[in-house]
Amino acid sequence: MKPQDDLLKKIIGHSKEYGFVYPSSDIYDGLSATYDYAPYGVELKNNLRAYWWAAMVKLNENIVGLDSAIFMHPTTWKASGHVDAFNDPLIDNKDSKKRYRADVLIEEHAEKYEVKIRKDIDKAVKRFGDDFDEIQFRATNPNVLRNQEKIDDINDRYKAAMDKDDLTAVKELIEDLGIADPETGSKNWTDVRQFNLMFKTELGSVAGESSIIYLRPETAQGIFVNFLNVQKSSRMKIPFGIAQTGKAFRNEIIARQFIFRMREFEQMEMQFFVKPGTELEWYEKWKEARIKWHKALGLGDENYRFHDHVKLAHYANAACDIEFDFPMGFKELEGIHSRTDFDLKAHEKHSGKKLQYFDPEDKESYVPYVVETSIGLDRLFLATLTAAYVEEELEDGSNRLVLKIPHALAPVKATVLPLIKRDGLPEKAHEIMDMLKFDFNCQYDEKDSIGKRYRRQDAIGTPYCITVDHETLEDNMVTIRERDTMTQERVAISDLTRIIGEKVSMNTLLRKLV
RNA sequence: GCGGGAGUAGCUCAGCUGGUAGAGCAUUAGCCUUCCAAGCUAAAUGUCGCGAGUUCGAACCUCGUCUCCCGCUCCA
Repeated sequence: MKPQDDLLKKIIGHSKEYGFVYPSSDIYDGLSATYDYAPYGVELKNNLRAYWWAAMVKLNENIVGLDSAIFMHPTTWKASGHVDAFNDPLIDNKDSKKRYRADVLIEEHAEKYEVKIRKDIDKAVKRFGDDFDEIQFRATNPNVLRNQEKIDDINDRYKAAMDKDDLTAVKELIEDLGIADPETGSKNWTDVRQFNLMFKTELGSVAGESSIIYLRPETAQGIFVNFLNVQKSSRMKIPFGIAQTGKAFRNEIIARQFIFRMREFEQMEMQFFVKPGTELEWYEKWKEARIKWHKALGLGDENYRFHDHVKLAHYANAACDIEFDFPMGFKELEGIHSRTDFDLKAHEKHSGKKLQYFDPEDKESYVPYVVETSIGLDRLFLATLTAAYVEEELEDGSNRLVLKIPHALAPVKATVLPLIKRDGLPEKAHEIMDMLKFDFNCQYDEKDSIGKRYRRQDAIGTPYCITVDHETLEDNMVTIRERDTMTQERVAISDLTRIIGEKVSMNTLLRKLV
């Protein structure tokens, strides 16, 4: 086993043991690719979300928040392209055990005829030189016409089959064309099956009177359909952004790798509306802003890299990912897309409503272009754990397992420990905790030796341990121990709120961004 | 969906050629009173994934089934 796989296994195990993430429905043997956030996990997740929200909504005057419903009008997904573009027909080869998209196989087959046409054209160019007229050649050359007819025929049949949802016809087409597995040459195919990306459910409690709606596969559309409402009620002027966090649902063909790829996941998206023509400028700005935000967390600059998309989605004119070095290697953590006016235009068309902005300076109306930043909160959570999980050997040769979670994100900020559980130390410790709990998530622990208690807090990433001893009763001073360095300092109880507050404040992170 | 691996205590696992379960860690209670884990005593915890078959007898053998994990096509 690779050590990297090992790390993921350790993180999964640690997450369950110490209360960060449990398998969903654990007592029923779990549910594939679904996980529950445990007591410490939910704190970390909330903190990550708060960091994102603050960086977007609090720090930018021209970004406002939104929390749109998970249920949306079914036409939304017609407009977004999810209904059509993400119903991929799939086919398996029985011999090679490989799975292919039927439409891709057919497309690639048609492509072969196009290649033949190109060859004929190239030959003709050589023969006729400058006098060559491609349009005329394509319209008259018998070879080209024959091949073009084949291409058209294939496309027509495919389109006709898909329009009728006739998957049997798609299989017949593959068989008629004699398409073989590109890798093995086998023509032993299974039936074509539909892959549905979106989860369906029913709106309306009376059977027969209900209509099918979908659980949203992305949060972005909730922003787009509210574009005009938000712009008007918030009196926003372009350029401005709308931020939203929330659950989204996708029936992945394969969903795995712990919380990296789940069927139910949480996105944090910000759609930034800009004047057409300025979108690539803003795209670059947001790329920069987002990588800065990531690096401010201090998980290690070397763990990040950009991956620019060469093949763009139908709605984008520029796109990249910010990848993180997960235990499985560099994988997408956040996507930044220049989505053009595709979505707003599509919603205009399907809703019949104008989704335009009147620019008071230019005195003209236009459909804004959109630059999207979209990050998976669960992936961010996994990235944080990946970087934080450290097994270190101490000077005395003993081992220590510590989660070096950025202080501002730690689920528990401070734990108060009486050195021994008598002589009034527990009472004093509780007093301190009662003082701190209004500002920080705190714990109290009196069980086991002091060293063991320190290690327990290390394992959940608590940055500060405050120890009450006999002297405390005399001088109101305590020992404060820092998680990463294990150094101890003697400080006054009255200074604790200030000392801890300075170190665990989210401001420390946010100030790095401006 | 296909291929591979695995299901025994909260965790990691042992359990021989079939004789109805054990260890370490963790947990809880008590002792000890200590500023960096692993001191002492005691306790709790299992339909050995599920079902059927073979057998006097199955955690173990046979068949079926379910679930999880890894890989492939989708994606944040």
